[in-house]
Amino acid sequence: MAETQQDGESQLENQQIKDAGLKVTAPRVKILGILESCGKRHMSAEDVYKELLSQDEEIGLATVYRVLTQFEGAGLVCRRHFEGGQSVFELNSGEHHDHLVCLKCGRIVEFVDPTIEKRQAKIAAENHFKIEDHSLVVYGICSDCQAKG
Amino acid sequence: MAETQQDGESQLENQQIKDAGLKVTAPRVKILGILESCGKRHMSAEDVYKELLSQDEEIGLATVYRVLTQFEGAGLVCRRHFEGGQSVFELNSGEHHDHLVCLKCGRIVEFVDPTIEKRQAKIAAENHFKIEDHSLVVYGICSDCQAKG
DNA sequence: GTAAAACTGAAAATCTTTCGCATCTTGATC
DNA sequence: GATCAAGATGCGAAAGATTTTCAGTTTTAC
Repeated sequence: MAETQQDGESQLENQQIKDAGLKVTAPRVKILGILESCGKRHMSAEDVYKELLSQDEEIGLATVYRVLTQFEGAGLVCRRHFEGGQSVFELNSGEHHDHLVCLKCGRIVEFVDPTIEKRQAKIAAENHFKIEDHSLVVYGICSDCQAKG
Repeated sequence: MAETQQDGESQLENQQIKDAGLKVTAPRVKILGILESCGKRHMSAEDVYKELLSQDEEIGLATVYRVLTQFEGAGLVCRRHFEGGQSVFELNSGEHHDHLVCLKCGRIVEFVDPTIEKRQAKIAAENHFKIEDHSLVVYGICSDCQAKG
């Protein structure tokens, strides 16, 4: 029973979850839906959990972590460890990108820079490393926060 | 009493600690000594604590964290958050550098790349961010681990 | 429909790091 | 040297983030 509302959007999510090799369950559909429609591109597990609560969903925080971790393993989302305790998750847009993070307001700007990518590849090669991944985060103060003093 | 052995090296450490504006205490001298002579450039608080234990020093883990945090504040060491739970600390060599980390054996190679630094500055400027700091970590498999399969 | 495999919620457990507090040291001063 | 206030330390407890355990539930393939 409890047939989760099967509107158009959910259908898409269902497919993404299936393609990831996971069973289609209410928590997964709901969490993926939140990541896709919530506006914030970077959410902590706690953020997702709170959003679920505000939608009166009875999904535990442990499940949120489990689902996000599975999504990560399936390549649906990326986990980032910025400064400050918790990790944040973002939908995997397919192409890798780096981040500019405001230390005051937490604002996050994404960017891609081919020159940097190339240099990284070069450096890895020089050291005989096979690159698997990389993380570049530039911390600073955004214009708004600079203005506010 | 308990005059900590005042050999040549300790004298240097004492001065560094004094210069940092901290009182010269046994735990601080000992911890700084370990960081300087331990061979590993990147140590977690736990690593330092274990090394202390193996030297029969009665220094608590809380103190290790406190001292490392103070050293960080004083600019003597840098704290890094790589993948995997704990932070690692390294002596501040003065010039900023980035890291290449082997996902299998944990080996760490440091590097500096002016081109990347410049691009970062440019990107920050384009987005009207005032850079405070940055963290670039390239994860991969080192040659040894590639060889081992 | 049925059953096996996978999933879930809630609580408990882990892990890393910090805090509270009573006690002890350091460093400046007599 | 002896004295003393400020600052440190050790220990256990606490905190915060994330994971595991476990018993009950749901999904999916047949």
